[in-house]
Amino acid sequence: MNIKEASTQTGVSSAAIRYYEKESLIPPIDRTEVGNRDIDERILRRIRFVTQMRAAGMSIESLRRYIELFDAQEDNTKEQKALLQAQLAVMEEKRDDLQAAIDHLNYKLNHFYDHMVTTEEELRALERQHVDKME
Amino acid sequence: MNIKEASTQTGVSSAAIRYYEKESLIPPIDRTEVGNRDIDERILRRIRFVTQMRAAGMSIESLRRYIELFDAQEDNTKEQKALLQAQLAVMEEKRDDLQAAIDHLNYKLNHFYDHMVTTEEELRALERQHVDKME
DNA sequence: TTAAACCTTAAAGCGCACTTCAAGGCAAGC
DNA sequence: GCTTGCCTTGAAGTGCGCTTTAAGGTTTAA
Repeated sequence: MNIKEASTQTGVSSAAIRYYEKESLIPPIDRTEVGNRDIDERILRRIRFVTQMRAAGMSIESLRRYIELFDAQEDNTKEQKALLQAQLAVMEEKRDDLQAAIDHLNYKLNHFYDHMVTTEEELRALERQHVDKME
Repeated sequence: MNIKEASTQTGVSSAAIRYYEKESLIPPIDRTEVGNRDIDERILRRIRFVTQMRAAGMSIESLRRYIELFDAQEDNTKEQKALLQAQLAVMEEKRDDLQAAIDHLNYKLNHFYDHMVTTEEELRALERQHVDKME
């Protein structure tokens, strides 16, 4: 499979695939006789893994170190587990921050519906809410 | 409160606070007689709101448009609700992507413990797993 | 044989979100 | 009066993660 096809299959641009290879986020890719990249399923899966971790907010540098450790021949099980757990902790915190922001926006959205209620108390609460609408 | 104190309280650098004001992510800040910023609780809350949304992955530009709409005098309730819902959808998708990546890493972490099991079948499964350790 | 459509590399360019710098002002303490 | 420590502004610089460009090679099809 050429790089164009791999790009289509993964949604990652050809240039980005080359960039990932250069940065060692994916293993060295086999070449055809004339020097063109010949991408197989294994590489595709790696590209998708990189995409997923990038989308999860992992930097190129972290990802490179992470992959380096996992690709190493030596048995780094302990370090690998520690790294996995550290990365998990980072991502879980990120997820929780995101959830907090979602809750915040949901709270604001729910308070829009107050415009439909009419008791005195609710109108006063609404007024207070309106002033601080952004917070 | 001067900008240094506001920076300490929010964990946002003085330069970033100035930048946020320039980009209209926070309202124009009152000045003392000599022209120094005098930051109050309302501004602090805004800075924290901006920080939270930034951490949730919202761009400066999106945030600026969002805040512009919410600060407007006219009653943009419909547009505001639509914007809130759109932003919520983006963030929920982001959260789900993050969760998928977390699940992926957890799966890998759990498979490390297979190194302690010993039945033939499990060893064969482990072998297959080992080859694709990165995926 | 020439154009189209793919590929290669190295290097330069770009947008974002700040950070840092330069040049200067004000207020307090020695 | 001078140093310290805060502040101001505008402009330039920075790091990341690609994208684009330039210059060229190969293959296919008309």
